[in-house]
Amino acid sequence: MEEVMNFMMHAFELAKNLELELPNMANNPEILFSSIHEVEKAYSDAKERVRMVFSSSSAQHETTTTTTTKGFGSLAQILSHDVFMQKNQHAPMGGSVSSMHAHSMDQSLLMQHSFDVSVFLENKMINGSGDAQLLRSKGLQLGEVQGIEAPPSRPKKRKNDLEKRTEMFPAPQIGNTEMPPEDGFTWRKYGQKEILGRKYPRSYYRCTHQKLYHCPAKKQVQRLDDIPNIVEVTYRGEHICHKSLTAPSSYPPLPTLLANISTTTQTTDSSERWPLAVNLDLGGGDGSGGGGSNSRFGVEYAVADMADAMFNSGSSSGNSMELLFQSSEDKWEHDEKED
DNA sequence: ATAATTTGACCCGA
DNA sequence: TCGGGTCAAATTAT
Repeated sequence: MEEVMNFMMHAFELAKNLELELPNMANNPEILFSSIHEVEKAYSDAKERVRMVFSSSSAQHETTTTTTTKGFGSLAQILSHDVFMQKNQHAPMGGSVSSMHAHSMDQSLLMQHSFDVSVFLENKMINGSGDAQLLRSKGLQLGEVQGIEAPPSRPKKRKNDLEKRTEMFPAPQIGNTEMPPEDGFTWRKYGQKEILGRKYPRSYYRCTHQKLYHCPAKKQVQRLDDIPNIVEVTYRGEHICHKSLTAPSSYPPLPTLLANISTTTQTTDSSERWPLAVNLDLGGGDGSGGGGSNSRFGVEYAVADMADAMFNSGSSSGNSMELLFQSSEDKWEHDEKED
């Protein structure tokens, strides 16, 4: 339970930071978005932790997640609302975001809208009675969402018995390929398909560690027809593996990021570091240029990592998450060798 | 050599 | 039967 608290503290910190830095980032929707996303993920992680604790202590009904998520959802809603209200009060985003020039207004509106929508994690709404309808409209059945159980007869192939939620992300434009937005996990593409009535193909990803840890997490990435700069990411299943065994952690907390962005401090020790680079050229150029393919919102992950490290080290919470993760990571690495 | 991606085929639910 | 989701062999990248 202690680690849950750490996760919660982290989330609170992020939310607090976001609030504090709101005026500074009001004219930078991308970083703003990133920051909100960070908060969102922090709460999501905390939720996941709670669930793990809960499920390990007693195999009871999973409806607890509903409560947790509702709290998270409303917070995110509030955040997104406030944040975008704030944004609208300020001058529209700087002119450096060339990829958004034509639709800048539409997009920001859409981002606002989508973010609000995204907090309605579909699977969390099955509590009420009217939710079945919603689920059905989403192509899910109640039974499917309740839990993940092995199909009695056919162990093979799909069966969307996984939770499903959709989020919108600004799509980094690398040529005309869609770069799935980074979310701190590593994904492996296993399919792509043309979808009827959709202009762009849908890509299917699953957790890289699916095989090793039987991580059920999957996601679909679908570029929107009318606004290709936005991708709709549908997540299914929750990660049971540790975040980023090989990938960078989630977005840097913005204040930390801003604080560090000017200082090219080298990161502390780590077995895995990304090239230290800061790229503040937000979508500048015509996209396809030679950009860091992994950069998002104009900030390379090195910064994310750096910020992460700073955050952890600076955090007042006694045993940092690094400690928490250390052991499990080692364990996993160990397992990996055994496999 | 190993890992990731691509892509046509296959499976399953509606 | 059709469309979406997944598999898996071939291909490409690291």
